[in-house]
Amino acid sequence: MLDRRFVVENPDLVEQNCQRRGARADVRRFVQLEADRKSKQFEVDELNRRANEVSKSIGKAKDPAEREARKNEGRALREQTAAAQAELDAVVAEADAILRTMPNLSHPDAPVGADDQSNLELRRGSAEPPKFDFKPLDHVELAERLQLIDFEAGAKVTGHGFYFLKNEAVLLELALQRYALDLLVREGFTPTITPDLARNEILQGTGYIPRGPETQIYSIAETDLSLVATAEITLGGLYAGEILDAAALPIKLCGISHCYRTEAGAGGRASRGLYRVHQFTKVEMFAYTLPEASEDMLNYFCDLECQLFDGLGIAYRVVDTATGDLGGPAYRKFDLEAWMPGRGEAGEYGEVTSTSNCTDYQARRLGIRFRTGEKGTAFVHTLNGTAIAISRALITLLENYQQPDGSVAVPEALRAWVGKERIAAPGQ
RNA sequence: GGACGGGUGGCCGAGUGGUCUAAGGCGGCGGUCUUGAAAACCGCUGUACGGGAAACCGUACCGGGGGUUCGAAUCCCUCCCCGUCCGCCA
Repeated sequence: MLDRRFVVENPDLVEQNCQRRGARADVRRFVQLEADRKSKQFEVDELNRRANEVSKSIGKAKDPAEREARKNEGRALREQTAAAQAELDAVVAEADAILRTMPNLSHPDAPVGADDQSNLELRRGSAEPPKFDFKPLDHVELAERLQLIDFEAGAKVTGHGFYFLKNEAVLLELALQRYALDLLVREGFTPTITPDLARNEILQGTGYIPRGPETQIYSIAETDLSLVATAEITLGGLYAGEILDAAALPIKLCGISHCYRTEAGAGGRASRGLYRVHQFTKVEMFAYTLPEASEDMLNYFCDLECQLFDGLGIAYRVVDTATGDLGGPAYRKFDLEAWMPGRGEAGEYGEVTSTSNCTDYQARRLGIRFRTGEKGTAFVHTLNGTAIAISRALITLLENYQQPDGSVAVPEALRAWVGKERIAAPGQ
């Protein structure tokens, strides 16, 4: 969330930012509520002070009648205090509710626009989209012919949007994990496998909304737990409430988790096959940095994502995400869109990774700070980035590496882990 | 899952209803002494919000939430976490 004082001091700027990002937040109301909060807090403090004085005088009083009189006085004061406190709580609750709807500020260079139509292409990868002298199949068809993914079984056992990976698809999943991890460990990331569930307060701290009609999150009945949508949630929660040693920053972590998404409201649009599923595995990068270091870290994350897809020989483009498409916590976001020959009429780019600089937006909510000199603390910056989202990476591999005979070549970079050069249909 | 014991400042740890404005120690900062350092000694040393030019003052915070009371770190309820033992289990 934003710094409440910053909002009060810069209402016009915040309002403009909300508008650019398509967020409806009543900034004026918030400013008014903050003023109310201040005066109400003063009132509560004053009542508490008087009540405390009375309580102390009772401890010293000897005369029983005097004590009784003072007790009554104290009781009356405490009742007034409770009433004022209730009013204060109501003001705070309303102000907080508005504050939570305010997205992070936006990087001045982020393209302004309502949706992904305004995304700005920054660069392309080293590989070219493949040229086929046959009609390429999409990954659903390929996976069926090669017996790699069983969507029908997933639907029967669990529901639409679930699937069984089988045979070489399993080897590809594990190979992709190892491939990503190899690079990240070389780059000094601490590898982790995180819980797949997290407390709702951690979800909220990272900017996810655990319950409600529009939630993308599966929650566990009769608990305060939810299935995570990404290891960003668990890695962000890792240091919640802690004060980090500035000398230890940046902290670079990568986490493997399963990711669960309800995809509420996504029905019908481009939801064929693996592109939009309710469960997938992801290797996620995460960093805690000093404020002045987060911009470089974002570029670094983006470079690593490019390295991974260049290494796989997949064509992609990098886009600077438009303000209206940023999501709440991101200050700036770069997406990698990889070439998917089976998507659309004659192939399309589809999002495969995403990296965001969330500045102090998550850290403020999660209470993650570092020491600044002798006294004082400041909030760290947090960043996240996809190393490999397995399901979408599988789409790109199957569709880009398909051969005229219906088999799929295994990219050089993965062969050691897959253990073969080519995935062929059974009996072929 | 059950029983018992715990959760207190950056860290360790005392504290069973009012002088807690949280003892004591460690660490940190400043000073005295010293050629310098160490040791010793003296002083300072939590966070947030509000008031004030400042010194300083007020309020809240002892795992989270709720309750009892004029008054709660302390008593009660509840949840979370840690430890020990038991049960179950890949």
